[in-house]
Amino acid sequence: MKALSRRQQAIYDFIARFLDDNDYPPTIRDIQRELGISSTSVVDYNLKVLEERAMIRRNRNISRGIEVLGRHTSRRNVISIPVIGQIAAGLPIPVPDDLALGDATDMVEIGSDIVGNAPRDLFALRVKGHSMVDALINDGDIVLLHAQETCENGETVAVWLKEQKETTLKRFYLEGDRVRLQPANVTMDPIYTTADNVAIQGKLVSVVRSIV
Amino acid sequence: MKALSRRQQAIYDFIARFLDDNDYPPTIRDIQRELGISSTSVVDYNLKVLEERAMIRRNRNISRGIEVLGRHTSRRNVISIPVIGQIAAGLPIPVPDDLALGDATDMVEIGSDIVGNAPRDLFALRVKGHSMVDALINDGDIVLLHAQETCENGETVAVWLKEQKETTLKRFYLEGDRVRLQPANVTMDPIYTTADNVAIQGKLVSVVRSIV
DNA sequence: ACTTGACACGAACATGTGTTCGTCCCTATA
DNA sequence: TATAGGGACGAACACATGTTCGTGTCAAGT
Repeated sequence: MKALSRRQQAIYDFIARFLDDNDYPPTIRDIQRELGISSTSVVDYNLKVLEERAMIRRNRNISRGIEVLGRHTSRRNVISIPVIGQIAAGLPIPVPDDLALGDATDMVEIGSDIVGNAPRDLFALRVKGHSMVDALINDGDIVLLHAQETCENGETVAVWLKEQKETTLKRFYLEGDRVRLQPANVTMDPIYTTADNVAIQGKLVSVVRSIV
Repeated sequence: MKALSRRQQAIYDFIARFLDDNDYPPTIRDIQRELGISSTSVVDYNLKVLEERAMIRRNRNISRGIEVLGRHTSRRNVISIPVIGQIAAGLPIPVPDDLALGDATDMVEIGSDIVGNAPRDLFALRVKGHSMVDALINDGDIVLLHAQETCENGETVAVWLKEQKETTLKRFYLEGDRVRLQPANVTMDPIYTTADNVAIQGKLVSVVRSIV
């Protein structure tokens, strides 16, 4: 396949740049003006070329109907998850009551391929302290949880131990009438307790660490 | 502040939904048609109300110039990073040669607040094996690296040990004429080697773990 | 020289779209 | 009852924007 002409490349780059700045696509005349092209028909012509090469999609007769393919078709696959509080060994997990929109002070954006196919009922907590290093989770990490009060055996869940008044993140196994909470670190011993002492707060979906 | 009327809420919701589906904002007449409103002026009127309440921004005289505030203004803060290969103890890191656009088989989307202020020269590798558990990094994790061949003392970097033919992820300290590579796990001993034996491949920026 | 194809021009043309205006229908309030 | 304000109508109006068409240029083949 022949390479794109300089002008075609410039047009493509401009559209991408424009999209980063504006939230809506450029018009043909925006492109024309920016690149100093003398006629809209020239832009139209080159846009058609770009479309044939599947680099963009055009929606006919719709103003600003240019979509950039290739790069992150974006938005669709990205989920915003509210960081509603902290998780620490000695504190109960804040309940994701009204995780409506925007009322969380902080948000985490992440691709949906990371968090799986459950965009709903997700919330995030910032880890405080080193109580979960055995689960390879560090102080300052952000854990993404799926709000649920039950789970399958073997899943890693955030549980509140009523008696000990303690939050912990462990693999959950129901064994007869007792519960085994298995640390991720295989060299550490599991905790055994009764089923009515544990309150499952959510299932671990993802961990995100940001290095300063 | 008074609540939004049912119609205003519907308009706001529709714009958000439209944006999810189309990559470009709706026109006033799109809104009119969808909600069965008889006149464009009604839409205009309600749009003005929404704008006064800072729920949207309108760009005057620009077609489809509606921007939804509040929710993830999206795109802007999200970065797509190519996963260009694997990182394992015994393998050299694949060089991010042509991390152009889209030629990577896999991409990771993540908010720019997580990866810091360096959107460029970022690449990602999937961790293979348990050689980095001491850095709280598990098998299957994705590490985000900033491509660079030098670093400051104390930064965590991916280095290739030429002599040992081995990749490792450690804190880097240049001490006189030798290099100390300090595992994140404080209970483990550091590695000492000569400066010309280490080739810095990139600086650790973030770690993302996806639980099945 | 002749043809062909990739590109570029410029000028209309036809809609797409935002804006404005006068009017009307309610409900709450004085 | 009179009045004011939120909200809705419908019809223009004006310009923003996509589309089309006839021409021109230039380099590569033939």
